Amino acid sequence: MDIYAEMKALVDAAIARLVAEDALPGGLDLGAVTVEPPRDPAHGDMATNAAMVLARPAKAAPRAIAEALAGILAEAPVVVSAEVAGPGFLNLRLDPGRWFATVPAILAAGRDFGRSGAGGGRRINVEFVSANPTGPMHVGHVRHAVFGDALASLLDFAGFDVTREYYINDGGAQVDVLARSVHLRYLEALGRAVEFPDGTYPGDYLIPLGAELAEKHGESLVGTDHEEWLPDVRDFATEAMLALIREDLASLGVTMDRFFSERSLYGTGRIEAALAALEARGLIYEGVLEPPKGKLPEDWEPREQTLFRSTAYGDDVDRPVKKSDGGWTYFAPDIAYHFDKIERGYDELIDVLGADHGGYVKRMKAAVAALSDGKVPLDVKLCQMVRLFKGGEPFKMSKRAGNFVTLRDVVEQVGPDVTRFAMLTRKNDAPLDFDFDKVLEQSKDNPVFYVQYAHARAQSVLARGAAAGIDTSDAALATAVLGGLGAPGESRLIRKAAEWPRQVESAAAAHEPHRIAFYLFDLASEFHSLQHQGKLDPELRFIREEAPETSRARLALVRATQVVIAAGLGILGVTPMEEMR
RNA sequence: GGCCCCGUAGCUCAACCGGAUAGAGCACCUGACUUCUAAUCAGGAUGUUGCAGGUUCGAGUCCUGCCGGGGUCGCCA
Repeated sequence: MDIYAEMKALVDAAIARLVAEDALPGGLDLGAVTVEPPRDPAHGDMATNAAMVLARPAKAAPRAIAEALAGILAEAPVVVSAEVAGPGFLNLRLDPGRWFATVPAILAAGRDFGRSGAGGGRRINVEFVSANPTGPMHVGHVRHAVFGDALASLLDFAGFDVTREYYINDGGAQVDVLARSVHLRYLEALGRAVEFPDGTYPGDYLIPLGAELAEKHGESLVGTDHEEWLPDVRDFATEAMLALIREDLASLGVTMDRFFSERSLYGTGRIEAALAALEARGLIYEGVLEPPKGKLPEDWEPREQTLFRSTAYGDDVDRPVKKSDGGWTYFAPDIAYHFDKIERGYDELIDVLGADHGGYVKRMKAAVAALSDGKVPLDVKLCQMVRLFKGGEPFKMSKRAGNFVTLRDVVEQVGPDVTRFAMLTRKNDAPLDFDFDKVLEQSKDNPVFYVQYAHARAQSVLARGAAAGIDTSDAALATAVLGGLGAPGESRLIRKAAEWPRQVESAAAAHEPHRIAFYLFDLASEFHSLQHQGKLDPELRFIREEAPETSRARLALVRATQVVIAAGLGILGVTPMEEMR
């Protein structure tokens, strides 16, 4: 029921007819043909660039093609006029009734309006957060969590079969450090005097773990060689940290479908299998890397290593998979992990990483391209820093975790809904300023509030309608006669709401959930504007007791707007508010 | 030095696989509340899209080079 998709189909059909009539050559690529709302509404309801895109391959003048298309499209019942403009744009005006039809369509579909089959049920894996299991999540992870979760929801809404996945970095030295840190807390719980050397985790959150160990094991872990207690303490601590992380995620409303342990790749032959798959393609060799250009690290010396020929897939240099001591680099298990995802049958992969991982992107894409023979695209979304402010001043907080602001600090102060929306008001690759005061401000300066207010205001209007004796159920409103909705503000609002399906598709295609937030702001703006026109001109009030049918039509539009806002907020993981007091 | 990201109005940012006269909010000025919540709305002013080339019917968007900011660069994860 996407009006834009419908018109695109009409345009495609018109082109096909011209081809059948030999007015255009066959085999044209229609991929670049778009139907979109013109920037200037005076140009009409919709514009297509078809004639300009096809002019070159068809070896014909764009305006001539446009005229031919206009002739065909004008025959369609929904098209009121088709005019050629500028270099070959084709501007279409539609029967207002077609626009009105959007309203009952929204009411019938509810929050599923705009749900799309664009994904075709393709399986897509979104890996995000993947924080080291060494402590509570901090504010940087919040953005990753919200972004990844909203992207996953967006893709689900756009028809993909989505898996949310968390890669547990439990294979490296940092979980050993965690174990040592917990052991120190354990000694402390037994009354020993302890110091936390540099590199250990001094956060308070490990104190209960130490106490728990003391309770369970008494003195038995004291003084023994660390090799004896370390594996057990490490597993115990890692599991506890994961529980903490799950709670943190849950407080933001994020639930992972799967947690994947890096450790599970070691000693099981899986890393070896992944590298064997690369080797079978001739992409693994022993060699010596060139020293980095420019400033040379002081201790640099040439060394033979096991290398992955990532340059065969667009990387700048080949990448080591083994360290000089023979152990795996971080890259090796990550190759195996992505190999596992490919073997699980995903059609597409997405990794959400911090911007500091920018140098890692090419090699990972190379590995995935090699292991899937180019069949599984990997998109890496890099999230930039979150800068915290309070009242306009840079903000630092030292609380339960040592020296960083935790996810809980944020969520407890401003709530999950505000946190989520605010984190999505910027595209992922731009830094984001998060001000504890501004996100709670109740003004149009704050998009979080502005959109919520529109939803609540719609609720209030509907309640007043019901009080005036109008049946405001969706089923009842869907029967409203909409022909009277001709006011400019009403037309704009209907058109904006009708854009929802294509906004979903384009945001999903670009993997950019922030577009949903911006769209909702625009939609809310049209709604607030229309609402206010009723104050200036009583004829335009949503509810006019002397004109019940007009009131019904307007309430149908109000409800449709509210439904779209709720659907959009749903994708962002934000609960719509029904009142703001 | 190599690579990646960013550079758009005074400020914070949009701009839908390249589309018509580059849009919002803030700030500034003017106006609208016995309210369907003025927590809002209407109007005004604001640009060499960092610079220089190139491709194209058309470039903020793509390509090349430069400038500025950030990130990253074997034996961290």
